[in-house]
Amino acid sequence: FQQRRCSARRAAFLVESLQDLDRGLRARGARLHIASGDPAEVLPTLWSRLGIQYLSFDADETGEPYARRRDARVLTAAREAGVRAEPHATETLWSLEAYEAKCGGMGNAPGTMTAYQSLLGRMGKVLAPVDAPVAADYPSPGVQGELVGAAEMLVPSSPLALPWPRETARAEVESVWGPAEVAALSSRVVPALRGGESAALERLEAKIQAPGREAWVAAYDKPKTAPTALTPSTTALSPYLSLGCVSPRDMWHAVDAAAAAAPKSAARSKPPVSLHGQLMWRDFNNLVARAANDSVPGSWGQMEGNRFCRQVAWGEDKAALAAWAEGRTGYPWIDACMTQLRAEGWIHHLGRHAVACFLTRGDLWQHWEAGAAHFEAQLLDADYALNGFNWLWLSCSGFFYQYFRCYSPVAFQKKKDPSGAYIRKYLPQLARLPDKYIYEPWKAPPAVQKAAGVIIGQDYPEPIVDHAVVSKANMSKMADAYAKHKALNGGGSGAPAKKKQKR
DNA sequence: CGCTCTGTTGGTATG
DNA sequence: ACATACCAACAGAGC
Repeated sequence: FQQRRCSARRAAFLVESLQDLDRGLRARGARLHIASGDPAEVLPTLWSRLGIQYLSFDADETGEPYARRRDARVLTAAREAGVRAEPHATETLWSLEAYEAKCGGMGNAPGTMTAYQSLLGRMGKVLAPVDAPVAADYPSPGVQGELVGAAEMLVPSSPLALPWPRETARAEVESVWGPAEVAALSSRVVPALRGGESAALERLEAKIQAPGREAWVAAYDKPKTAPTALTPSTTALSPYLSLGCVSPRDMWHAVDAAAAAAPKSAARSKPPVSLHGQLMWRDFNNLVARAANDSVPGSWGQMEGNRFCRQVAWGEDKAALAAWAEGRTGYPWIDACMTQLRAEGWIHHLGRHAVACFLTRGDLWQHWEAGAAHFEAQLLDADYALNGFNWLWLSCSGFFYQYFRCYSPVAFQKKKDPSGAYIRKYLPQLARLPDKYIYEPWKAPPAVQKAAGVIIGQDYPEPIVDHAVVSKANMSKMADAYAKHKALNGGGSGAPAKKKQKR
């Protein structure tokens, strides 16, 4: 969690999660203490001060560069201090190490979802999570007693109270989270998602476990869920999974139980579109992130050196990138999605597809890394492995290659939500336009614009590009990039592959 | 090597 | 509302 790459909204979700964790610990006679600073310096100080001999920590198995370096330094310090240190894998259904052992090294790791599914099939039954600790599991008072009252170790009350990295200048911090951005947290559009385990378990109950949900769970078909719904049409459990507020194993077994209890007549979906499938995507994505970093350290999340990523000569247009990020493209569906992202930190999966395609191969031809950085900062469910994977997919840089299948910034959602209720909610300046023009306001005659109180080019932008024109042009750029890739990688012995000439 | 099949989620025109 | 053909034609797995 690095503040310079994290919106105030997302940080607020973290703070809520920490506060809830503290409440949960207090209910068991313990409490949460937060130490700030460089872990490799702060932890040894605490170990010697408090006589600590055991360190248990959450394993980062993807090889994300910051986490890898941090863990290596902390483990060295622990060895030197005689502290027994134990990492525990908790983010995935199975530890990535266990997958690696099963497939005989990361070189054999699955590169497709189908191959991953067969690997999972060989892993056995997904384990249940261990029980939550009870009061008796915590040391009493001793260690805790000495820390209680240390003001600098209290749980922060707001994003601005989070401890900053020491080298970060105050001016830099404020440019990311000025008082305005923090104040905006209580703005008109409020996310439905509150941080913390309590909220996670309530949501798990409401979406999966509650009586009456069985048939919905059994029939869940991700691509058919509505991207234009005014409240999430999916479970929206991803922010909780990404922060560890709920275990994927918990969700797995909740889905199992609900589907088993569904009536015989209920429709049954299967992976990868089912709810189990959604959890499987997470593990698959984590596995390929580890595989990329195993080949070239630090290559996941970027184009260079990434063995899963096509090299594409993306453009660099700061103005186009800013228009996209700030919801000023002139395409209401895109701008509404980007507005929801900034306001709530969440958008539907298919909305993410639409805006990611628009930024990269579809329309603006901007680098997917720039889009990924914006998503990482804004999304409550931002996740290193999943974010990287999905940007590769949507930009046709990896895992998905049918670049001639391009999302229209108008058509699909118009079919789903012909009156544009979703757009009217997030772009109130367009709210009085007739249905006919809500997805394409530039087509509205001047009199209609005037009557609706919105002049295109003045109150709302003209389209930043002509989708019909640029999407065609971009497809041929993708064809070029693919041809280059083939020439570089096609020959088994390093020789360029013969190009197939048609016509 | 060549072939077929599959791949979570396209758009447009036509019936 | 739904089904189908067509667009121009991807990669990866498996035989």
